[in-house]
Amino acid sequence: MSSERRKPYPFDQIEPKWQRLWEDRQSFHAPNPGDKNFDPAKPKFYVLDMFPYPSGAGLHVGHPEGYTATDIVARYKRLHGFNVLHPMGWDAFGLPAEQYAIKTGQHPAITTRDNITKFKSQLKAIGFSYDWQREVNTTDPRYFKWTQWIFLKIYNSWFNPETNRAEPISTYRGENPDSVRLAYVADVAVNWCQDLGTVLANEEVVDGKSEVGGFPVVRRPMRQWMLRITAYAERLIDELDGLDWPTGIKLLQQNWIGKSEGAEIDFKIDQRDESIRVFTTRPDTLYGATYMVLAPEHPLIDLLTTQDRQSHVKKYRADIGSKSDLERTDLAKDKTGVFIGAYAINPATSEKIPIWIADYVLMGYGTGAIMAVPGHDQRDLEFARKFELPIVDVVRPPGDESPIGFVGEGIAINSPIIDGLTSAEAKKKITKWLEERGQGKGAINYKLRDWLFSRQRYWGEPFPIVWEQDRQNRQSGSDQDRHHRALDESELPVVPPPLEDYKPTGTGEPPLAKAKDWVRYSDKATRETNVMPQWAGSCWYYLRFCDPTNDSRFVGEDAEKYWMNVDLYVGGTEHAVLHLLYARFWQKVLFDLGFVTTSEPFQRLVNQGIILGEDNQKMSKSRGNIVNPDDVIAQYGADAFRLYEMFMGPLEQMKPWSMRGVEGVSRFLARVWRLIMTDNQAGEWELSPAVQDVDFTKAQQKIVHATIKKVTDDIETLSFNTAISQMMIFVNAFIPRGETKTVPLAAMRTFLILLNPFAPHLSAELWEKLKSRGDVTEQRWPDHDEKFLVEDEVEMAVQVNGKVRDRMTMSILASEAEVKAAALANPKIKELIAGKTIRKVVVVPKKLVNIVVGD
RNA sequence: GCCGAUGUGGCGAAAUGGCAGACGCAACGGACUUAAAAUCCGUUGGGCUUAAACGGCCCGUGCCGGUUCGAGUCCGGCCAUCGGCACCA
Repeated sequence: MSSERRKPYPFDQIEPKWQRLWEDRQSFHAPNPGDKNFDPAKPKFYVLDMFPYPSGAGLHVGHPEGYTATDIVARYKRLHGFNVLHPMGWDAFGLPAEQYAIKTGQHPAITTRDNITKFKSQLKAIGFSYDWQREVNTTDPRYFKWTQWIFLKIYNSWFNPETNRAEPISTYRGENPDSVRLAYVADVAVNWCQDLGTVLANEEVVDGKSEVGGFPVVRRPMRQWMLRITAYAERLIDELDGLDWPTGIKLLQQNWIGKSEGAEIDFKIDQRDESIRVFTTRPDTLYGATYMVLAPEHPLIDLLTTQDRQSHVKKYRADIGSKSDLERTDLAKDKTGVFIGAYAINPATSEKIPIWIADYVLMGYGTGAIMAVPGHDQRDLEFARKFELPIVDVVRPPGDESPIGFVGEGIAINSPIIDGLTSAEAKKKITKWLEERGQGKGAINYKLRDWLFSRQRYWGEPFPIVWEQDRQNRQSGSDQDRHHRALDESELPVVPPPLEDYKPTGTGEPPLAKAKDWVRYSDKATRETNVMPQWAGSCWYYLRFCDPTNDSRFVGEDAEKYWMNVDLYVGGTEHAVLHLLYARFWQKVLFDLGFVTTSEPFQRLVNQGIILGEDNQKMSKSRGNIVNPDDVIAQYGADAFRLYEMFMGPLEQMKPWSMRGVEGVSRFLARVWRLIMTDNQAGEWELSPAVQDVDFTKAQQKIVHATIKKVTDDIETLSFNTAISQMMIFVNAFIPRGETKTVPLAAMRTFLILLNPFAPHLSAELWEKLKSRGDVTEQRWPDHDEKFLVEDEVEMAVQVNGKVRDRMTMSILASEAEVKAAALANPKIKELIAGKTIRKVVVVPKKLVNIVVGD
């Protein structure tokens, strides 16, 4: 017995053949406006995948799930006469290549190049119809030149609150432009990860550990580049409205941005001139504010703490400071804090209330201080009970719940100015009252923080920034005496210097600082040595795809105008907040500055579900349940692989892999092959004599049109699994059996066009074997004709009290009365309803009759 | 704790409020074959009735209730699993 079993159909010959032909003919190249083959009469469709990080491990079966879905849509839209932009590229800056460099000394560019080669050959082996002329690579200087260019635009602009948009910094009339730039430098408490040797964005820290590697992260003040994404908080929420995104993802973004409406209220300090400003969403509970809490980092603490409390306060702050974020969240259950000795005056009650510090109040949100209302806030209540602070109820719940601890909205009580008002009314009235007295105002707060944009790494985009010594302080050389200056566009790209040692310095100084010659920009200026985070390149790659080789602009104006925005964007939920929020932010800045024509980049977004292992667990090396696409393709072919990925279940759902399932779709494809081909005595495949240019039977006609309709509708809604089911039904119906000895040629041709987006190689080969004109990829998608779907007769169910008791065949022309009469005349039904009163007869045309009877 | 998604045969799943389980997998039976593989045909939600077949009856979409002639689908309340956020004032 030969170890190599005969393939059910020769996919191992067909697939490479067509992949080569597509490559030679550049079948999927999309011309741009102005190019010689560009047809302006065609509508455009931009269908995009989230481009991968080319890791050394190669493709896993999760990648091609989304890629197959978009490829089906791309091929379908081309057959529908669209000019389709379907590109692929590499998000190639990142840690693995750098860590490999640290270990081996091999330059990350080499590792990256090798990995890309592997990924690309894997993608080609699946037969994706990408326009490879548009391939981009974020680590290519010709690409990141423009990433740096966009950074300069961000750096050189500010957000004008009057116009609610970004404008060139030259329109800013204030004293200090550096205080309003969208890219700025700040000494901030950052997430420092010692093991990675870098700082991380809030978004990259999970449970006090780094998202990559799971290393501990601590708070540490450092000088960093920030992007003022908070300026766009409002628009990032509002402009979600017009997008065709899953509501879950919209909610995730909204929650991340975290808009809260409320008021800022000033509390005067007793016996002093200072006051403390707090933010609250419940100004209506002001009468219940019985104490105040400041965050341990609050700047007024030193000033306000009384002599006798100094040591307690100092000790508490030291304790908090030594804890990592992880420890702090771990200890979150039990409230801690100390009294600082000072008192504030509640503006509503005029009573003295004590001021405490506690780490349950965060410096980073609101004003870093709160008015504590233990009666109606869970956290304040816990704290008040622990430290025996007074608790007052000022809201009456709608039911007969106890007011203390009630955190919902109700009716204001014990609050003279607003007694009897609903919480909503009370908020308005008390805010107005505070405004009149100059003690507060309505305010909106966001959870979103500015984006920490620098990393102490090697393998990233250098900043196009130099630091110059201030004239008056030439000698000192410390950061404080230097100022940043943008390089000129003509100096781009700024390419990272060659290094022998890629290791982080461990001190927080970036590795680029080791390249002394590179760092020295001129006698009086040195280069910025931080690099941009990995997200930078992916913030605008979808724009570059429109015009990837443009040397004079990040994207040509005509190309951008024609292709944008992305009609369909498919990728995993892991990018629901980070990438999608950052990219939307950059797009808005570029839009405001007039460089692009749309303010949102991705019109329709779809998340594919995770593919689990055969054991229903997440795929992982340790579980040993990883499925390698290469193996599947070698055994069953790319078309079967694609088809199975889509047949598993709904695209957006999490679902387990099954090799048996692959075998099932592989059998289906083999049946398609044998419907048209047959093997002769020499064991060679040849056109089956059953395929003949004959008329369809009525039943065949119907199934052809039902299949056109179903497949078309299902591709539009991305319900690929049911489209495939319908094609299986089609094939089962056309296999010659019994009376039928022929396979109608025209039906096969139509079917191959429908199958083409799913199984492009097989359909192309069979199309050719049928000696059809041109390539299957050059055909027009068929239209279905409703008239072939209607039947003369239809089987209707007859129900008695909702239970099916019999069926009958009726002409579709039968009137309701005729149907009703036929049902009542049915002998079985007659028997069942004998002696009972007919209360009602419901007729659903072409479906069923329901006879409702009683005693 | 808050927000969101999901819950249907042995398994992946289908079903504009109208005959639950299409299509596929697995299993079982059969044809072809010396045999196996491949292929083809058939059966397959559970239970009761029947010597058996046909037929007939009952139950069935996580649980409890509601709306409706009719509910997997709509409404209310619960339970479970998964995902996200989490001292955000």
